[in-house]
Formats: sequence, structure tokens, C-alpha cells
Amino acid sequence: MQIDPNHLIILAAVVDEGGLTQGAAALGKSQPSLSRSLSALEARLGLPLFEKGRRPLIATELGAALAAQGRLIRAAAAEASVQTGLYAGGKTGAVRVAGTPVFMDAVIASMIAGFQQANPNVRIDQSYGYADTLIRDVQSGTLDMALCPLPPDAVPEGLTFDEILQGRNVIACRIGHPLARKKTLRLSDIAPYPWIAPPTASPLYQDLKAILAEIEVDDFRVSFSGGSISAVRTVLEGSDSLTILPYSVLFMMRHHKSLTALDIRIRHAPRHLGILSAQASSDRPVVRRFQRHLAHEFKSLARTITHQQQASVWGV
Amino acid sequence: MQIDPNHLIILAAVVDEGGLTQGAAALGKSQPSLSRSLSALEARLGLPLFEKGRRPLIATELGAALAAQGRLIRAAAAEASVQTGLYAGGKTGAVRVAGTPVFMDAVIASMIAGFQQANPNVRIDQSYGYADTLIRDVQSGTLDMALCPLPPDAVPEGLTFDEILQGRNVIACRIGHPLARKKTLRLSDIAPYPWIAPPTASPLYQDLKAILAEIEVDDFRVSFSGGSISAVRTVLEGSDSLTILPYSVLFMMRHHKSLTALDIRIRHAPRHLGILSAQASSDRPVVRRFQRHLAHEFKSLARTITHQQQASVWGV
DNA sequence: CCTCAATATACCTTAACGTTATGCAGATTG
DNA sequence: CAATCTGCATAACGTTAAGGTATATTGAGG
Repeated sequence: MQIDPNHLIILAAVVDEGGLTQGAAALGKSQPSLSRSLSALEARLGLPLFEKGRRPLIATELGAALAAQGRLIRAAAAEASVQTGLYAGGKTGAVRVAGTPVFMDAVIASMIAGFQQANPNVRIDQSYGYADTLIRDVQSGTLDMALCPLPPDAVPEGLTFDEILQGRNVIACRIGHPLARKKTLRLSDIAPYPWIAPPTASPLYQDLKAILAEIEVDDFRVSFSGGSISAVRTVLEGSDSLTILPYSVLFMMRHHKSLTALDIRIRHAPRHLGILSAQASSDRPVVRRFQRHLAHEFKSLARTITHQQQASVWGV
Repeated sequence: MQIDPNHLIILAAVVDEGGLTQGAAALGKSQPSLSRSLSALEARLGLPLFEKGRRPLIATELGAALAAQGRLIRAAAAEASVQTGLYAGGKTGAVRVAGTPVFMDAVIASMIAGFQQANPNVRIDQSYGYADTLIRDVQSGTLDMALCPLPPDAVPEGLTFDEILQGRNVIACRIGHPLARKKTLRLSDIAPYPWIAPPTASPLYQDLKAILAEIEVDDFRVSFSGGSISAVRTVLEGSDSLTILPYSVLFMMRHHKSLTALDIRIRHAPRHLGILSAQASSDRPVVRRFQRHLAHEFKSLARTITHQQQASVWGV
């Protein structure tokens, strides 16, 4: 016996509202429409849904039972509408985002926290990676967006790269480091100190090699490698090691007052931190929404950085 | 956003079956039909339900979310069909039945038990009453059926009375009763013994009065009154009291071997035990089914009674 | 008995559904 | 890499069913 869900919805409305007229009003239809629909349903079932010859139109046992199912259907349809609304508004769904480890942990994580506070039904699937794999995954659709530094001319075809910060790296050390006090620094001054090495695949590693080549040190001493930003920070704080970090990462840790940057400008190819995404990815409301959130957060971060630099309170 | 439940059902089928073609087969429709329905839904929502340009037709997050609702709707519609089937087959619903107390307890209760064993989803709402109130309640639709003795000419207009047993009453006593041994009994023999009186409203009470009038006893001694069949039986078993009971009630208690009937024929107006029901009540499948069950049970009960009487194993 | 309110019916219009035939594109295989 | 195959989308057309307005009908209550 095939039953049209719409008929069950109508039945539920009529039973719940207590009459054809009220039910019609509740559903935004006309009374004769409901009358006919229910008659059709009764005819199809071959069984009465309402007691006959009763004016307040009282449901039979069967009518009541089917009305219960109609209520479920109505609720499901309403829930579907709600889900659609949330989805369209970017309030639900999943975002797959990746980026360079240090940057994700030190900068993006807190932005994700803020987003999730406002959007508890959005799931963020985060992972780590470097430029080449990130590009590949964004292109293949495995990732919705990636956060990484990229040279301006290295943006692959078909991808969008929204710049969010200058990709400047600095040499970081603990605040009490011998070099931190010196006003004028030469590259050769840093030669004696051991290094915390970034992962080989990281662009930071290239920058580190460039620095050391500049001061003509071939076999630099690596005291620690392979750790996340948390481990790096701990080691940095407890030793005279140096490392190379994105300026923004160091900036985000300013409140701990434990690390600082040496006053040495590192030369490297010009690049920006940015959000890499497929051009067609904007059809996912959540993704767009999260991307806007990040862009907004970075804009205010950039403002804060500029302000701080002008105030010279926390100094590079 | 108004969403057609049928579209959600289609969506669920396509997602679950893994394609338009399979989904169409599952729903018994054609593939183009589903294609168009889903296109219409996407257009209405303004959001894609499936990843575009994908051959195995994979659902988007929204598509999956709405498919879940579609599954609920499909389940509810299926449940409605099941309910309808059960209802039409008389396997579910409620039956409101009433009858004279002694008869309901001693005879009908075990028949109800058998019915419920086979039809656990049918609810039996039983109550007690005598002819006049039973007739009124059946006529008003408060009762679906009533079981009581009725003279053939007393069947009210608009009601059906299906006879199921002869309405013969007998004088009952314990097996060890002094009168039970006597082969030939006269009405005057019973005069000395105290009576257990049926409720005044009961037809049994009239019969009792008739008997006593026949033996010209005006003020008979009532030792007990107002009890249910259970209480009456207990008192009867433990004393030399007499009472008047429908023969069928006594018959149902034959296995206890504690009560018997005196060999005296009570004269009363001819009447039958029967099922009283409104003529229009047959539109309730459960009622019809239960009524058939009772009729069947009584037919076999009548056979058993006849058989027993011929065998003279248990005497009247 | 009469009136009122609520439901059923009549009739019409329109939109949605279903089917067949066919075009098109992603996948697969050699 | 090309050819083919499978599966989805589109078109055209007929049918069904839903919705609306106007109106008849029928219980319920005074």
C-alpha cells in the first residue's frame, strides 16, 4: 500500500489543529483541498480515517495512528529546511584545511577556536603539509583551503591565493639570550650558537641554509630538530639556541614574554602568507564563511602588528 | 523553504542505492524522473545536492544531511503502510466490550486470553454491565459489543444480536452438597438451604425469585451477596449454600471438580446468550475479528457441552 | 425547526509526474 | 591515447493529481 507522505502531513495537521479549516490555515492551503486529499487517502486505503457523521471531525484509531507518522514526516521535512538554512548560511558543514605546522599551531589554531565558538556545528578537519602537497591536495579537492607561504609567481593555474600577511621570517631566541641585548648585530655574531632546525621540507629550512651560507658556515650545529612549535619554544626558552620562525608566529607568542627576534633582516625570495583555495570552492558556504573569518582575523592581526611596531613596545 | 517530502525520499533512495538508475529501480520509477525531481529540488534550494561532474554521483554535505531526513520520511511512510495493513487485518486497534460480570469473568476472560495471545497488539477494553446499560452503550457507540442474555423479542432496533449459547440457568452447589447426591429432586427440597444472591440488577436475580416463588418461599435466606464469581465460588465450595448460575459458567469450572448443578430445571422466559453489536460496527476490522473469535470459541464450547452431556460424564 | 458553522462537491486551471527517446560526458579498457 | 561503455541530463508529450473558487450539504445548537 503506497501512501503519499504529503497526505500524512495533511492528516496530522487536521488531527492536531482540530478540523479541516484550521488545518488548512496551518498548512496555508484551502479547506476543500484538504478535504479532497483526505478523501483520496481514505479511498486509497479503503478505510475511514475519521468517524463519519461527526461534526468536530474526530479521527479513527487508524487516523490517529497515521497522523502520528504524519507528524514525524512533518518534523523531518521541517528539519530538512532548517538544515538547508544552516548550510546556506555556512553555519554547518565541514571544512578541510591544512597548512605549515608551525603556522597552523601558533597562528591559525586560535582563529579556529574563535570560529568554532561562534559556529559550534561546523567541523574543522585540519591537517599539516607544505606547499607542494598542499597545492596538490587543493587541486584534487581533498582540501578546501591551505595556509602557506608562496612566492607571488608560484600560484598554480586554477587556484586562488589570497595574501594575508607578509611572509617574513626572523631569527628567534629567548629574551635573555646574549645576542638579544646587542644593538647592532652582524651575521657573524650568530655563528657560535646552536640551531633548532626546522623540518627539511619546510621553507624555513631553506631560509636557515641561506643565512648560514651568507655567514659562510657550512656545518652548522643542530641541537634540536623535528619538534612542533610547542617543543621548539620550550627548548628555545631553556637554552641559547637560535631558530628561524615566521614573524607572525613569534608575534602571536609575544604575551608570554619569553622569546624575541634578533635585529637581523633575513634575505629571501619575496613571498606572502596566504590562503590557497580552488576557484570553484566558493560554492561551499561554510568554506567561504571560514575563509572570510580567517581573512578578517588576519586583517586585524596585520593592524595589530603594524601598531605594535610603530609603538616599538615589543621590538624587532 | 518548503521542501517536498517525496523529493527527500527520492534523494535518500539515490544516495543509499548509489545512483539514479539504482534508486529509480528501488522506487519503481524511471531514471529521468528522479533526475528531474532532484534537479528541481536543487533549483528550489539553490544549493547543489551532488558533486558536479562526478560520475558515481556523490552527495554533498547538504545532500547527505537531507538524505538522512528522507530516510526518516521513508521509514515513517512505510510504517504507516504497515499500520494500515495491521489495522485492516484486525491485528491492531482497541475493542470495547462489556457483559454481565459472572459471564465475563468465567467464560469470556479465557477467550480474551486466547485472542490476545494471537493478537498482542490489540487492546481489549472490558467493562461490566447488564442488559439495559449495555444496550444503551452499544447504541451510543460507547461500546463495540456486549455479551449478555436477551429474550429473542427484546433486540432493540438498529442492533444485531448474534446468539451464541442457550441462556439456561441452573442451581449450583458444592459437589459434596446433600442435595447433589439425590437422584430425584423436588423444588421443596431446596427450601432449607441459604442462598448466595446475585446482584439485584442481574437476570439471575429474577430467576432466583421465580424459583423461590414456585416453592412458595417468600423470605429466603441470603447468606452472601455482591461477590464476583471468584468469591461466590469460594463461598459455595465451603458451605451448603446454593446459587443460580448460567450453565455455561458452571461448565467452564468443571475441571475444578468442586461445583455441580442440581437436577432441577428452572423455568424462565426463553433467552439466548449472544453478542450485541451495532449494525454499522463491522467497519472496524478489529471488532469484526474479535467478534468472529468469540463466535468461533462459543461454537466449539457449545460442541463440547453437547458432547459432554451425551457422554454423561459430568452431570446436570 | 431554523440557523450557523463546518465539511463535501463541482468545476476549472495549472503544475508536477511519468515515460520514451536521445544527447552528452566521465570512466574504463585495450 | 583512443574507442567504447555506462550512467546522468534533456526534450517532448501525455496523464495525473493538486490547488483554488464557488456552492451545495449536513450536523450541532439554540
